[in-house]
Amino acid sequence: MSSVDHQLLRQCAYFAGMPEAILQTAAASAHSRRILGGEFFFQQGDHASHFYVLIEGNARLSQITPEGRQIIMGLLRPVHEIGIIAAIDGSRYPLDLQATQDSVALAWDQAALRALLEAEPILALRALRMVSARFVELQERYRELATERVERRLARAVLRLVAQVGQPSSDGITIGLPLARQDLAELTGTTLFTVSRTLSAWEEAGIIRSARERVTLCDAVRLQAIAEDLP
Amino acid sequence: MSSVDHQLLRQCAYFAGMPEAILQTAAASAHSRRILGGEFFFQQGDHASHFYVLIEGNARLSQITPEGRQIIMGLLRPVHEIGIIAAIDGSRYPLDLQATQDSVALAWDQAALRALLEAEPILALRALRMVSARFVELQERYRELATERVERRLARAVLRLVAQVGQPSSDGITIGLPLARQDLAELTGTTLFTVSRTLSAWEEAGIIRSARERVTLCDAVRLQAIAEDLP
DNA sequence: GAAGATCGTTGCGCTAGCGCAAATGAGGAT
DNA sequence: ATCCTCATTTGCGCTAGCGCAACGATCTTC
Repeated sequence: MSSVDHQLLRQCAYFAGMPEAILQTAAASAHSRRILGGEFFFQQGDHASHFYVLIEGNARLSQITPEGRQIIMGLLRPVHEIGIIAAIDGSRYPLDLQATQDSVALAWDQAALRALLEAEPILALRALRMVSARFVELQERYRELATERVERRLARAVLRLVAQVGQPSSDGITIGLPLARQDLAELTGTTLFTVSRTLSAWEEAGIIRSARERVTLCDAVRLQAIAEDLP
Repeated sequence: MSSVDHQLLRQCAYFAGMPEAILQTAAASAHSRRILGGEFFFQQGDHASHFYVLIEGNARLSQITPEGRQIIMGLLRPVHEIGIIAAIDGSRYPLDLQATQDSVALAWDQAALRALLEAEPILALRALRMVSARFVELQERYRELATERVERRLARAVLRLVAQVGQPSSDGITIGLPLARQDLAELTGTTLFTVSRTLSAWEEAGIIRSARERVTLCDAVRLQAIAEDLP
């Protein structure tokens, strides 16, 4: 149990706006955990032991099918909460959380989490809101996957990433995350080949610029047009 | 506010095993709402007003895309809770709930729900567990949609329906729900043509029998083999 | 029981996207 | 610099599944 800067907690939706006292209590029962790039915070099937808040680095939330095909459920950057669903009832993690760079997270073990939720019922309600919000987002993505073509799904994924982790650069906004074609494929439910072809076409058309593990959005308006139904 | 048989509540996961007193409190603040087949409990975008527990009839939970294509997120039979996600923070319903037969549901308005959750913190925790469980299920379906072929998804959908609402019949287990090809298509993210062809093939092979809006599973083992990766 | 409305089937052509293979390019390490 | 590794690109062939259209079956209504 190291001491933890509880101001950090304010930066995640879960703790944002909570009274100082609660933040201190929460921070006091957390410890921090450092994970090297490539290592796992947890893996699918592990006994759910902790609720995490990622405060440094970044991580990939993914699922792997019995046949070995992987899909990415999310790419996380600080400050982000993760694992509450599994930690809340001590089941097993339904997916992997892998650090894609050296990362640090605050961690609450089950007992600490339970104590926290019981001491501060408002935190349980917040958790419910948070999980609900994610549920609705996932439902959205599900619908997208069921009804939209690859190009549109890809366009949306890029726009989402730009919005989340975009960094202004010379002639556009660059996704501030090493992002291989394979990653985009696993994020949108397609193959790396199709992603490569689509990005090439977009680059040809001047909508993006791309390099190894890097994508820069140049013409947001046109990409938006692809993402929606605009002609 | 009509009086409501609170024993009914025991039959849904959300209230199962709760002390008598809580059930009575809960039932006291509910009223019942009757909806004719084809009508809507609520529609996508409606201001979220109520948390429901379906106690009679059945209903379809669906989403409709801007282009007018529909997808089914779930088929509900009594006793089932629905709408807690939207009702909890008074946003808008993210999907439609349509009665597919004349149906009755208990309903709690937002104030009643909030009062209930505050009076009985355990109910908030339960809600969190319930939403979490649904989240994990949805994640599963998402992965399926992203990685599996139509035939396998369809096999899983049929197996799930048989497990949920199967009724033993002369030579197999019949899905106890009027279920058009179109419904199965919207449930698995494909088209009614592909569903029809696939079911025909299965019928040919003696795995199922099908009729208008009705499917009977005859050979569960073989369908299971299709649903998994067994040769 | 005849007409009309729904729902289901099936043939046919088509295309989006898959998957392989081979070539190219870009970094990193020694 | 040079080698090695790994991401990416692109041509090519292929197929799962889509979507239309025409037809057939079944239920409903008057």
